[in-house]
Amino acid sequence: MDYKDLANAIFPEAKEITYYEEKYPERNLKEGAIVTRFAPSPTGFVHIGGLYQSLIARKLANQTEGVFILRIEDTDQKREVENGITDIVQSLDRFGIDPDEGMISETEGKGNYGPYKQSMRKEIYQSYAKYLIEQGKAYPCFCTPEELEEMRAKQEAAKIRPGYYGVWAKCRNITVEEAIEKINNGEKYIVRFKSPGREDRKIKHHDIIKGNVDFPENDQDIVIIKADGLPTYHFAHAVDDHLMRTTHVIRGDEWLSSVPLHLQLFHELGFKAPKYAHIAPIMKNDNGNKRKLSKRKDPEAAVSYYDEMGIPKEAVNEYLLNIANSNFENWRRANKDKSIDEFELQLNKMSVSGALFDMVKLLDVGKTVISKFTAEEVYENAFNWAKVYDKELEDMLQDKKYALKIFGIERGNKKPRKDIAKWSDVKENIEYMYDDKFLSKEQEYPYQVINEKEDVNKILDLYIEKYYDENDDKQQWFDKIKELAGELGYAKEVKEYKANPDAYKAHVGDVSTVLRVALTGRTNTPDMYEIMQVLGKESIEKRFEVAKK
RNA sequence: GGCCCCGUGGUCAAGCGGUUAAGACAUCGCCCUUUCACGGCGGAGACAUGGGUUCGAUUCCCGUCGGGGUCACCA
Repeated sequence: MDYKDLANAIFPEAKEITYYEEKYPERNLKEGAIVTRFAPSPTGFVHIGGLYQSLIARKLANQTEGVFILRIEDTDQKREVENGITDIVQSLDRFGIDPDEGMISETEGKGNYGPYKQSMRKEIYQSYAKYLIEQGKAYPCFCTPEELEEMRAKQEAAKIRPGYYGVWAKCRNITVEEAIEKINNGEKYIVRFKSPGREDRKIKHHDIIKGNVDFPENDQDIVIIKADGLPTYHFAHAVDDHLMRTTHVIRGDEWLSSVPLHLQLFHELGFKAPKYAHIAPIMKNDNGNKRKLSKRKDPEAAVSYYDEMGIPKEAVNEYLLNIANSNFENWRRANKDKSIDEFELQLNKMSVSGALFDMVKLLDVGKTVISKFTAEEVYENAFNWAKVYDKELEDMLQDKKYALKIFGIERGNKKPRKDIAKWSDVKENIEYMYDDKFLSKEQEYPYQVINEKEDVNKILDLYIEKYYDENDDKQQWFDKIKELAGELGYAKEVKEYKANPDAYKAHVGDVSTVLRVALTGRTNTPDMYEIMQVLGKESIEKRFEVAKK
């Protein structure tokens, strides 16, 4: 009896690997094309780090006319979550990331290198596991979890390196006969890789991001097929990325230390290894310590958070690109109106260590992004956001014509306003422009300098009676406020007032503050001329009447 | 603890043997003929630390300290 018999005893049905090698041939792509993938587990919400990785992978594939695959790694059924795949697909879509191949729903995929869900590839893994067993490069292991735990305890007590390797790899030397007998007796087993490595030897690895890294060789006989017949991550990674003809593995740097194992697996399987790029995670400052953005503790770890806050996807993408390649900022300044698709991302320029997530900067990017939107775009985005997250704002925006006027204030010129960073800012920003909201609320009227009721009312009355004309252009409007100030004994110019403060009660700026506050209830607003244009005469008069009481 | 990676202003970061050590966000001041925002100009603010190597180290080497990752029938 030999390894072949053993292999047949374990996987009697498995196909020859040549079947799969032929079914998934080398891809016919242009020189330098990058085939890469995002390979999440459907264990709940999509992490911002996952979006970051996909964004990078998607761009790289685009730039090289390659392929971007969405592969679902669902080999741990315990951790699976309902609608996990749908959530991933939709999250990526919401940020404009569209895979060329991969899963498109819980059960369906697109592309010729599928299935793209690991639980659907069970027999493929088994074929390759069988292939390894036939060659004596893998073997069944009958150790129980309890035995393994016991072994680990011994190793720890003796302060030696834990794991299943060398003399500790008990099942490694079981004879074929014995193994087959145990199998026939119904003993439970899993399949382990027989590592040819030695811990005292080093391997050299060049990572596209991390650079040259030396590791001890792997000598652990890791599990490749679990008790449920599904592969472990490591084995699935080797088989899938070989069969999907992945050229570049872009993944989180928590995988860096597995590289020796993975390289060994590729080698023993007879596969050409892909290039690796290990991305540093996005971190958060937690009491002076850096730590990865955590699903449990940090709401901003979930991509859904950005939807809820109404941070535009363009802002999130730009911010992420900014972390990925710091020269993005310079490029953006030089190419203000170009799409981020035109920016050429370079993997080898990515930072080796993790960046702290900076919400303030993200919001700044958001302001800039939104400032470039047209009033129509602002309206559509805000309205769509409101439909899901803010009923009151949704109602306000029903009158599209009026909303468009508001969003048009100081927009579309060379120096557009930057006061909206996210859609959830909108309500607070425009609320006072609605008579029903503004007039139904008790206002504070912080008039600043000119505070006497009598003075205030005099300004408001005189302005309406004598000066206000809704057909005035901005210059006329401006001049009239000066006239108003002059007539009531205020300085017509601020400089004049500053030069001779005792001659006047206050200056034109203070007068216009009175108008502004009476009109809006606040001291800080966008351009008052435009506000008055939008409000219209009727509303202005109503507001003044209320303010005078 | 073993192994691996990293350490430039508050944050993201250029620079990689000789620089007045870029830039962005944040912060402060001034200007933008009346607010605020935008914009412009300017200010403050950094090479973790100790040893080497060198004519010269932020850049190279070693140690220390600090941070991160990883050591599962999880990915």
